[in-house]
Amino acid sequence: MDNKKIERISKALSDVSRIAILQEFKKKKDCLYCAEVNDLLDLTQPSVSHHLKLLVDAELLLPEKEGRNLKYVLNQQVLDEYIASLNELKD
Amino acid sequence: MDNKKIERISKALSDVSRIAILQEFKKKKDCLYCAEVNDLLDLTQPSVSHHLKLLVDAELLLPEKEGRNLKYVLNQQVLDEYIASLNELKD
DNA sequence: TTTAAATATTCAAATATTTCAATATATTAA
DNA sequence: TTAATATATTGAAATATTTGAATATTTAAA
Repeated sequence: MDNKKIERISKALSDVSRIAILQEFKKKKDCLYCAEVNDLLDLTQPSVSHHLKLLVDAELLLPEKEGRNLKYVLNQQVLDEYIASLNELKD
Repeated sequence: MDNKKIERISKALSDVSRIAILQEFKKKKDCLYCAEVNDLLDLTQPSVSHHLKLLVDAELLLPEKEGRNLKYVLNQQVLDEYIASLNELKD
């Protein structure tokens, strides 16, 4: 993973709202709906949409359209690659 | 590790200059001098000082005064704790 | 086809980050 | 003690991020 990608993922992870979104996947198993994220955070819908966009742009979340709803799944592969890059920092 | 700490470390990691600093530890073994970081980056000394401060504030780097020089070591424990927090995101 | 619901976009304001010039501080050398 | 070296701080400009109000788009329901 190149440094620009590490930077982008780190930026995606550097906000407590976005961290909370990612943590919600542990509770909700496999997938999370956009509407659930709106309920989870104490922010307006456009703000939540913005945060989700950053997570999708970083490829930490994979969006799946389901009618007029939007479902997200955690991209474990990208998360693993990011973690592997961090592990490489340790001699 | 609480979410504010995860946020702080993520922020510290979300800049290519700071990522480059951390990666330099692999080459330079165990420690890195402040002056070496100034040479490494194409930035002025105050900018480098600022980046190093963010890494120290996030506790990713531990500073050690050596006369009028400053030596940094990588805090592997904090890095491990951060990685462990990220691993927890995966179900 | 009109209406309602879910999500995205645009714009602007508030705040944060990055960078550098200038300067300050701390420590060693002369 | 004075001068030089290493690092930190301050202040300001440029840029980026966060947030919400207003509005647009997309899709399903009536």
